[in-house]
Amino acid sequence: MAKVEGLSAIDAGAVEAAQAAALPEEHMQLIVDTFQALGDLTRARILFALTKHPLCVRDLAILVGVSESAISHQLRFLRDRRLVRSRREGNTIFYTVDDQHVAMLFKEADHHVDHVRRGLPDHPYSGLPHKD
Amino acid sequence: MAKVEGLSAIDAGAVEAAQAAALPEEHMQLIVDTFQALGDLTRARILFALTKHPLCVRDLAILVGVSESAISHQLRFLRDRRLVRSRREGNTIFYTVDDQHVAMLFKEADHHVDHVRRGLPDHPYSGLPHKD
DNA sequence: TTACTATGTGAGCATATATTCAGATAGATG
DNA sequence: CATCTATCTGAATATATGCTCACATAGTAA
Repeated sequence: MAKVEGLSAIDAGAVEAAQAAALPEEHMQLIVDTFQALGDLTRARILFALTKHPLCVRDLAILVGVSESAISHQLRFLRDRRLVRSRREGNTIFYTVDDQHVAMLFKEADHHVDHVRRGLPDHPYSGLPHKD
Repeated sequence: MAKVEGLSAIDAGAVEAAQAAALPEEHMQLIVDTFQALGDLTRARILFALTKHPLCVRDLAILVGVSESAISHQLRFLRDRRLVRSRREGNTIFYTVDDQHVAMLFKEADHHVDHVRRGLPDHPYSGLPHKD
């Protein structure tokens, strides 16, 4: 019975199959949260760097090119979602990413970007508007 | 020479190593764009379903539970970034995801979520605010 | 042609989000 | 103690974003 607000399905079987294959709401939300965390240039740079070696707030600010405050806000965001860990060393606090899945996500996205670039005439998304 | 706006590095060597390992701005931006596309519940549901079988706009609207217009807007977004393709069949248009990297990204994010959940006392992010 | 169906589009709105600013906190040092 | 350093935080702001609404377009069928 694939119906919602009066809309009736064109291929009801396909809709029911998709509904059956769908992930539980809460689980999908956590996955989306993960992607969202990676979907910001500042956070992505932070995470990518931290998958290679630990860095403190100050050095992340220099590396990424934004204020220490901005870095700190983003680190709290990432800490709350367990994407980074921190360890204190005297007065400075070092952040790390010890979850290998984060590095894997970068690698897969990298492959995707290459894949898209290869199939196409020109760079970015070969000039946005695209049919077919 | 790791300096930016008067800030001097705490561990200059680490900053320079990170700078050397960093991805080119434009490339990282495309990776971020990919994550951003996946970092929305509506788009994630669309993409996840389409990695399994083609669906038309109407059926996606029913499946995801939003208006056909909203689906259409998101499909344009995804089409422009080459994350979905469309093929016309009479009056209805079927969308697909033929890039296996998209499915891999979901799988990796899924693993990450499991990893986070396992290491922790309670569910979501065990109640956001978190140190260490 | 006209009518119908499926999808696409632009404008407007309401919410989300990333940064800055000013100040607070925690540890180190004199 | 006071001072400095590194980090953190809340409020405010400016921008980005997702949806709705009304209408446009493309194909089908009478």
